[in-house]
Amino acid sequence: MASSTGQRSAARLDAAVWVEAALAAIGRGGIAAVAVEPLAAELGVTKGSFYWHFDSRDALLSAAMDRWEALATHAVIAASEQAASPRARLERLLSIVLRPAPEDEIEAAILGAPDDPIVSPAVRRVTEQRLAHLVSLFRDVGFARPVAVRRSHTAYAAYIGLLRLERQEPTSRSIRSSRTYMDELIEMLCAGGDAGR
Amino acid sequence: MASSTGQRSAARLDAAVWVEAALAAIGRGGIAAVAVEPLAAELGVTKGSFYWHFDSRDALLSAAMDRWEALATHAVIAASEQAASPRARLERLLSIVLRPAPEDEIEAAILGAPDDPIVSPAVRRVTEQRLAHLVSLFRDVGFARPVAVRRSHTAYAAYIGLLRLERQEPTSRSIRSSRTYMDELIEMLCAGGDAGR
DNA sequence: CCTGCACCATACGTAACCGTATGGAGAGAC
DNA sequence: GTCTCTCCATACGGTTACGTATGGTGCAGG
Repeated sequence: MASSTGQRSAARLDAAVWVEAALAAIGRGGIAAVAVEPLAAELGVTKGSFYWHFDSRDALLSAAMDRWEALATHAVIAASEQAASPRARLERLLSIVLRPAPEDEIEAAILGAPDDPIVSPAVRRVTEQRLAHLVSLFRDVGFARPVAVRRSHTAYAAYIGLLRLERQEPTSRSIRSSRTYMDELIEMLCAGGDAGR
Repeated sequence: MASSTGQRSAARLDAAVWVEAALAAIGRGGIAAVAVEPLAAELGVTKGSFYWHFDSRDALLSAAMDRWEALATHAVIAASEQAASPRARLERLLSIVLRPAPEDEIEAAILGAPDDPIVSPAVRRVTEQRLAHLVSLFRDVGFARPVAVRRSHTAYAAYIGLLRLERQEPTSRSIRSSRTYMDELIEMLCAGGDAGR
């Protein structure tokens, strides 16, 4: 009757559990959902637990952003290192990243709140890393640096925009899942590159 | 000494003043900044004034979204009705809308919070109107409907993404102001259209 | 002049959340 | 078995915001 207090594990927690819960909460309700007392209730503990592992709510949010930053950059880099030609690597990266994924909810929530003083620096760093990586891929395909920079911005802007579109318009969801659309978009972004194909 | 109570006009207000203040607050601090007591302090009045004009905070937010919806759709439609050829209309719309504007702060904040139950329907309606308008323009240029739909989604996604990018990366700001970039982007989106040019 | 209404101030009660202080409860060292 | 250290519960005070109740002020109309 009084076995498990909460609805999850009644075992002891560590900081990583709180960070994971924070990221999940971000995916559901945005940055504002990173609140100590609701998260504690969800984990079946009280604030007493939280304030042993963290100094403040901001410390948790900060840790969650560090975790997201690590995941977000690793995934991108790893995805492109498994293709032969430069053009193939670029196309592979775009197709993987532009396709819907489960982490998109968290991604969208974080990218949608760049005004937050804690979220902002992490978003900035991730953006710069991703853009730099994109630029180097476009350069490898054969574009001059200024062109590569512009293509990268367009590609990343399209990614952000699609992330947002598919979360409000039902038709956008099917469009982004369509192979025709993705091929056309990738072709559009890579057009003019000499090598490959 | 006790002439003007607050820091703005000490005159009497009406609902429209509150709506404008709400939109301005959204531009500065996002949807969460639409809070009665801070807004009242900013306008130099107290909550007593607010709750005479509105039933609740949500009513104000709802009114602000209605106002934004009207502005957002009118501006887009008006911008494209002043060019001769279909292609020129499309290029004109894209160049106007993709270029930085003062209302971008509000736009970005609203588009960045599509999870809010009050914001969501307005964003959805605006998105659908804009996409429908884009599709008709792309069709006039000569694209078949499926192609026009895909181009429209890409164009609007790029708009949303650039709106977000320029607000975290300093270099993106200059890029979006660059004529070279805008021309390249518009050319990319219109490529393959037969008429015009 | 005074009456009524539009508009606003004041004061109160409530809720959600932050952060702190302090007292257990349980597992391993010995 | 007791001691200690880790982890957590309980209880409290503070802040910010929502919403309500009620009284006050100035201006228009009569």
